Amino acid sequence: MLNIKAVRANPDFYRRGMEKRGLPSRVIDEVLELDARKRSMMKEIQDLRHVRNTVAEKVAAAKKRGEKADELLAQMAEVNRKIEENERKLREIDEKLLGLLVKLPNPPHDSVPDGDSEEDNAVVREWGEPRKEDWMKDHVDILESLGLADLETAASVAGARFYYLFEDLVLLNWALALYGLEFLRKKGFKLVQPPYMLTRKIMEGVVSFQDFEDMLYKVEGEDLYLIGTAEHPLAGLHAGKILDGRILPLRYAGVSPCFRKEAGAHGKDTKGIFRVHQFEKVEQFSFTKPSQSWDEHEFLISNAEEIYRNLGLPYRVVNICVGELGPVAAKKYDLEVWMPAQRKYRELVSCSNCTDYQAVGLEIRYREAPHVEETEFVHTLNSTALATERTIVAILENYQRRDGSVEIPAVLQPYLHGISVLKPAGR
RNA sequence: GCCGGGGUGGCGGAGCGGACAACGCGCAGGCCUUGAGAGCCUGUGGCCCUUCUGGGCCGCGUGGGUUCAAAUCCCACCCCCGGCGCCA
Repeated sequence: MLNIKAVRANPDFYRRGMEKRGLPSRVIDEVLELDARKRSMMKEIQDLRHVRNTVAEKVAAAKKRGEKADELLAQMAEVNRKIEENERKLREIDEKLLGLLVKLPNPPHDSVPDGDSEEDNAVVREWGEPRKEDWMKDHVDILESLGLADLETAASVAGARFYYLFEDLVLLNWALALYGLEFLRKKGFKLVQPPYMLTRKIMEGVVSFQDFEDMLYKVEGEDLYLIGTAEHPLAGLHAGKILDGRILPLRYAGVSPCFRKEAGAHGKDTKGIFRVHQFEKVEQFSFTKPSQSWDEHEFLISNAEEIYRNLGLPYRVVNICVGELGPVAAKKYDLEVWMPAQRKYRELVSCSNCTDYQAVGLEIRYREAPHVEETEFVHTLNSTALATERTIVAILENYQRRDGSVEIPAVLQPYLHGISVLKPAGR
């Protein structure tokens, strides 16, 4: 959610941000007005509580002397009534204010392109030679001829967008995860196996309101949601803590299954394993000082690029336009890999700087050094390192040969115990 | 899931209806020292108001309740430890 102190300190920055998002800048003035009312009400309540405390002390003193304190008690009743009334008013104001702060989006970075569709995304970099031979098949056909997956049975036991993988594809999937973890470990990231379910309180700090409906699975009868990505539990790792600024940036590499409803994606990528309800992913997550986060954003996307170069998959990096940018991120790069059969670049990596938006909701702060008085919210960033099932799709399509076999990228072979080629069933 | 014990600052640990949440460790600053250490002094949860100096409120797992007054009493929930049960 929005950082109220920052809004107060720099309202024009937030007015501009809302306008870039297509919202009227007056929403910020509503926020400021509610904030002012809230604080003056708090002051009033605090003053009344001060009266209560001093009168209570007098009552104690009187009782100790064995005197009656009827007048004091009557005064106390009146003060308490007034406090209760004001507390009710404060709750009302606070709910309105919080409702706005949670609903309003993170102001986008100046470099975020305007526009509201995919065509408005700005291509930042391209790498590799896209293959465009006419004979190339899509991953669904390749999976079928390899005989290493069963999508039909998965649909009958679990529904659409599920899959069974078999044999070499199982190994390939874990090889990708292991390769991603090893890559990040060498870069100094701390490896994390996180919880796969989180409470509502944590989820509220991490995702937008809309995600609860469109993305997250709720566990029936429990205050728990299945994670949509390791980003969610990693963000919660330091919830409620004040970090020592000297240890920032803090970098984590999480690996986990990811569960997504994909509501609102009807008709898109209905076949195959590109868009599914459940997949594995290695995720980068950083906690930084505000002054570090834009460099960190470039660092995270550069790691993802290095991974896809090492895998030999042609890609481009795009700067996502404001209309496609979720409310939580201030800027987002996607890394899109070339898919020969579709003749399109498709998203495999998403790399976001959420600035202080998640940190405010989760109350993750830092101070420059121990015993420095001021605290400030950290910035959080997340980026895919390697989404394994989507990467399998990319490998199948880009590494396919005329005879129907599929070569395995060299960097994965140390994890595959001698498997270097996938061959069509019965050959 | 059941029975018992417990959740207090970064950590250990007192207070168990009314006076500053004692004391210790750790950490930071200062004095001392050629330097380090020891020793001594000071500080070390959050928020609000006002300013640069103070004042106030909140805070003892979370949320309610009782009371003039709750860390302290009552209720519900969460978590931790031990035992029993179940279990990959």
